[in-house]
Amino acid sequence: MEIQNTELFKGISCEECQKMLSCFKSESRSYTAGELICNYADTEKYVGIVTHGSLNIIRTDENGNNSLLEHLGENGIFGKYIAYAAAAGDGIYVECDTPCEIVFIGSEHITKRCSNACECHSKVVENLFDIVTKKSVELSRHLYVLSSRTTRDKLLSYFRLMCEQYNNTEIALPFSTTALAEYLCVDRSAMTRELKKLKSEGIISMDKRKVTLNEK
Amino acid sequence: MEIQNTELFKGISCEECQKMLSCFKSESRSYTAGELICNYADTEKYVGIVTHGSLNIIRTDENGNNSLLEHLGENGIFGKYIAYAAAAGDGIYVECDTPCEIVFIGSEHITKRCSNACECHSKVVENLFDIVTKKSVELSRHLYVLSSRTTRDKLLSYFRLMCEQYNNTEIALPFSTTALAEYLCVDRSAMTRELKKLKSEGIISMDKRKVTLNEK
DNA sequence: ACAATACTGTTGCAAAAGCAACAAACAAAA
DNA sequence: TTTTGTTTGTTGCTTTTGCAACAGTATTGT
Repeated sequence: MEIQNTELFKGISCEECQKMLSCFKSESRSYTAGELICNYADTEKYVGIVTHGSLNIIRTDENGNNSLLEHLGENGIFGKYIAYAAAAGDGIYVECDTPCEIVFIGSEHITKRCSNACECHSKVVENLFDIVTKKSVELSRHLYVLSSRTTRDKLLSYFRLMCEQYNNTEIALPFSTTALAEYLCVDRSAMTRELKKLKSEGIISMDKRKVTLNEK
Repeated sequence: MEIQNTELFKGISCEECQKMLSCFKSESRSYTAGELICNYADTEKYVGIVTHGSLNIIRTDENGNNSLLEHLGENGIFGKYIAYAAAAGDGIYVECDTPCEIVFIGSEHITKRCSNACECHSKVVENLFDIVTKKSVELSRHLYVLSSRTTRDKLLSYFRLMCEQYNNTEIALPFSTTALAEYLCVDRSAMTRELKKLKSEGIISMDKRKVTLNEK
């Protein structure tokens, strides 16, 4: 995707866009599937914005359990300034999912207005507002799912949210069932057990990554 | 707090501030402890910003379990536009914690620039950016805590985050232990049991709502 | 000062979840 | 095409969690 077509630079002309990018001293980098983009602890001074592809933000706790904190697609944003600030000891990693391109911008450029003639700075802040708002909505959806006590209710909360979002009783999981277990922060085998129950009770149907909710 | 001293109107003069408030057709309301501020489902078209006191955002699931999704203090923001959009069926409520004052602003005023002479609109968007960013950080912290598999690890993750944030080994819980259980989305009795274990193992000490982490 | 309400601590029991380990299916790479 | 690695399904066993119920302690409002 061309940089001026990203949500971040929406409404800004091509020339102005280039001017800002150099003013911001931003850097763009590409990654291949599975590649480690960075350790979250290192994102102190910049934010990364996904202009292409997707990535995962993963926590590995002291017991070796992986949790999928976020799955960011195009226009997703990450960095300690935006989320997981002071996220204690254990490791949070940013990992490339599908081949992706990331624009890195020093966070000081976002907060402080630059001395150069960047009239469109406030337009960028407006765009960033939308991007961060979407992140906040996504985080709260995840939180909502995790607030369910049991694995069964986590699954149902997740499926219901997805169905509501796409206004359909059938949804396609955006990731593997292994990753789903990590997103729900539960044991994979226990989750599979629960999925089997839900299927046998006729509440859901599954075919590969297609899930149908048969409620109501 | 005077409205022009809130984070939302930071950097905007008193007169301009009043002009904007009427331009935004914003409304301010006060609530007493325990009072229901609104049902989250009703926040489709506006955002609420806490200018004084604190509130809780609570989910009650189909089994009657309460989860404390968020505890918002001054400059906290809520509304479907910002978080929990399409949060499925079950009830999310906004409830006054300590007596509070909320400014309600129609969300269309945030996204669209008004036709009136509100030059400081982009300043407000910049301020909102900071407010939403803080919310996003808070949500991700909560998510981080909930990503721990066991009650024990949830407690420890939470304590460690708090200690890191206040740069101290002793912290004061911002709410009751009952509310803590709801924040961690676990059973209160099971949590109490686990707290007892942590105390007997010497990992933590507790005195009322003061918790000391004795690690390392 | 009293009543009403909320919070805390406790326990036995049942249900759910986590763990470990393995086999089968699938996908990607050599 | 074979090999390698990842994903999925499964199951016994153990531990943790949730639930229900109750009593004692704070706290709040009248």
